[in-house]
Amino acid sequence: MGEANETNLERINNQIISEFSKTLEMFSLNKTEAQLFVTLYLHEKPMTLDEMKDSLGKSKTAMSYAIRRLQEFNLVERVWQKGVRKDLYETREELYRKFMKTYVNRWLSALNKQINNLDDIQDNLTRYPDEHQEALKHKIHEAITFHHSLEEIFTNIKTNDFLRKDV
Amino acid sequence: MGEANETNLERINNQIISEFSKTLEMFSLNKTEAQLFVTLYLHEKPMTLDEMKDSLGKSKTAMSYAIRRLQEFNLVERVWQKGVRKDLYETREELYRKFMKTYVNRWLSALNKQINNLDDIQDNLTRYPDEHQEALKHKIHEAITFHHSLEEIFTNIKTNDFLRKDV
DNA sequence: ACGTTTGTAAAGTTAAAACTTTACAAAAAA
DNA sequence: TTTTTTGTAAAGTTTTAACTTTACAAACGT
Repeated sequence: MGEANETNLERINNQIISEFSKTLEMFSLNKTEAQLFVTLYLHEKPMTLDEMKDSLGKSKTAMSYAIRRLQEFNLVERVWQKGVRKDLYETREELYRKFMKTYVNRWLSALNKQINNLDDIQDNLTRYPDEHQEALKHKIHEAITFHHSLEEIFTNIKTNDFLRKDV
Repeated sequence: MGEANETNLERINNQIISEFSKTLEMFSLNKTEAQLFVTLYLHEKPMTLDEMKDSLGKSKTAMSYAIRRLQEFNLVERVWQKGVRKDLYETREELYRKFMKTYVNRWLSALNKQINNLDDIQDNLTRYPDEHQEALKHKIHEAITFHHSLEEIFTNIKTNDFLRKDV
C-alpha cells in the first residue's frame, strides 16, 4: 500500500471521471464541465478554484467559467466555511433529481418557444389563403404535433419521475 | 401573388427551417444536419445532392456528409425513381416515432456501456479492500444508481411512448 | 491606510469543428 | 472503349469553441 496504492486510487478516480463524464456530455455539458463535475463529485470536501485547476491541469479562468455553467445546471453550489477565504464549491445532493429537473425544464422551455414560433408561422399562413400552400400547412401542423409529442415526453418525466425518492 | 407571393413563401419556409432546426439541434444534430432535414421535410418531392446544395448554399460534399448522418439517425432515406440517375433522398414517414426510437436507442446503448464500465471499476475496487476506499465505493454505487435511473427513463419512453399512433 | 489575495472580464492564442476544393473511383452514357 | 457524370475521400481552409494570459476591481488582512 502507501505509494503504490495512492497511484492505484488515482487511476480509479480517473477512470470514474472518464466514464461518468461521457454520460454528462450527453446532456449538453462539454468535456471540461463534465470532468469538473465528476471531480467535485468524487472529492470528499468542497474544493477551491485553485484545487480544481491543479486537479484538471487547466487555468483558473477555465474553472471559473465551468463552475458557473455547472451552477446554472444546478449541479454544483457554493458553500461557506469559517476561516476559508476562497470560494468553495461542492456537488449538490440528490444528484439525479436536481439534474433531471434542471435539464428537463431547459428542454421544455426551449420546446415551448419553438412551438410558439411555429404557431405564429401557422397563423401567418392561414391569413393569406392559397391553395398551393395546403401542403405546407399540413407540414407545419405535423411539425407542431411533433413538438407537442416531445413536450409530452418531458412533462411525463417531470411529473412521474421526480416523485420517486432516489439517489 | 406570383413573384411577391413566391418570396413570401420562401420566407415562411426559412422561418420553419430556422425554428424546427433548433429543436433537432437539441438532439445532437448540428446546424447543417438539422437544416438539411427540415429542408427535405418541407420539400414535396425527394431531392438530389445538387438540389440540397443549391437550397442551403453549401458544398456538395457537405450535403453528402450531412445526409449520411441523417441516415444514421434514421431520419432520411434514399429512394429510387425510374430514369433518375442521381441519388434521391426524402424524409422518413412517422417522423416522431422513427426519430425517438433511434435517438433513445443510441442513448440507451451509450448508457449501457458506461454502466458496464462503472461496474468493472466497482469490481476492481472491491477486490482490493481498504477502509480508506469506503467513501469512494459509495460514490461509485451512487453513480451507477444514477445511470440506472436514466436508463429507466429512456426505457420508459421506449415502451410507453412508441405504442402510440402519432405524427 | 496600504499591500495581498481572489475571482473574473477582456484580449489573445490554440485546438477543434465545419466547410470547400481538389482528386478520383465507380457507374452510366455515348 | 472512351467520355461524362456522380458521390465521396483526402487535403486544405475557414470559422468557431475552448483555453490561457494579462489586467484589474473587490474583498481581505495587517
